[in-house]
Amino acid sequence: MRIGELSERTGTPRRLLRYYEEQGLILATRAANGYRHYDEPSVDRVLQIRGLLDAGLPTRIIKQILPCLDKPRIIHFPDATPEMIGTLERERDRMTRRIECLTRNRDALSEYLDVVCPEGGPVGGTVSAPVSGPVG
Amino acid sequence: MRIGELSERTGTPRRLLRYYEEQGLILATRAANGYRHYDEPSVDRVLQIRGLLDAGLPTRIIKQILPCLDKPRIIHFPDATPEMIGTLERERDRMTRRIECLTRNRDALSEYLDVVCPEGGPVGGTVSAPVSGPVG
DNA sequence: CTTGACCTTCACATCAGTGTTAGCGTTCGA
DNA sequence: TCGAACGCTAACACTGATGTGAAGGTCAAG
Repeated sequence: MRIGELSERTGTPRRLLRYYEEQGLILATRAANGYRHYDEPSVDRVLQIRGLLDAGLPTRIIKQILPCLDKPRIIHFPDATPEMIGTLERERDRMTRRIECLTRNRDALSEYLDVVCPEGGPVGGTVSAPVSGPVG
Repeated sequence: MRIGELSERTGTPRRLLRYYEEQGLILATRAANGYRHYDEPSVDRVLQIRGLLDAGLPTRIIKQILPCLDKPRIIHFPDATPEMIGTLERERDRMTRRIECLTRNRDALSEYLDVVCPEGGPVGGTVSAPVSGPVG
């Protein structure tokens, strides 16, 4: 597919897709006319990149770990230097810490919401006055 | 404690602690001479902030959710407007998505590392040559 | 008085992302 | 065939956010 379709299917501005390519996050083959062509997995790949960026990973790291994440376990280790492995392990551990931190705080937030707004958010409904006084 | 001690105990540059205060993430009482004074929980609070920032949450959101995360379930809902609740719910869901994304990719990365480097990372040890040829 | 910790403020670095401009080629439908 | 929509490159600038550096001054203790 061309850039326009990828843009629509991923909800990502064309501009940004070119930017990701510039950053080495995605690849595109080129047609004779110079147009970028993307294969089907590119859709997931872009979404994956967006997710990781949103989770705080810098492009530099994403670029490094992306090749290790392909579904078919294609052998990537020929070019895996010890330093590279070390980097990946550190990033894996950092991701784990992130997950723990997020989970902890998400659960706390969730618990809070359960208290202030038990079951089925009435938020967005017709609320004329804040429940600030003594209720009931 | 003063800023220097908090800095040491959290591994956070003084400059950054002042920045967090400027952004409304932490509070400090002031001594007569203008020095900032922090209480004991500030240590955890700073670490929590660092963790959330690292996980991709912007300061603006952290500032909003932090008060809901205090261990003693102090009643915060007097000032909880419906919009605020909505924001918190959206952020909770976003955190969940982040967790899922991170977990998925962390597991894939982990699996990859298990393949290229099964059990007990020898990385960092004395590795004279990369294991690029057929092993065993 | 010197040293070190603290204060404020301005400026800067980095990074992701965006808008815009200018110039040009391609695709596709009316 | 014409024009709109789409694509390309390259560049420039700029936002918004996190994070730093350094200047210049204050405070407290040896």
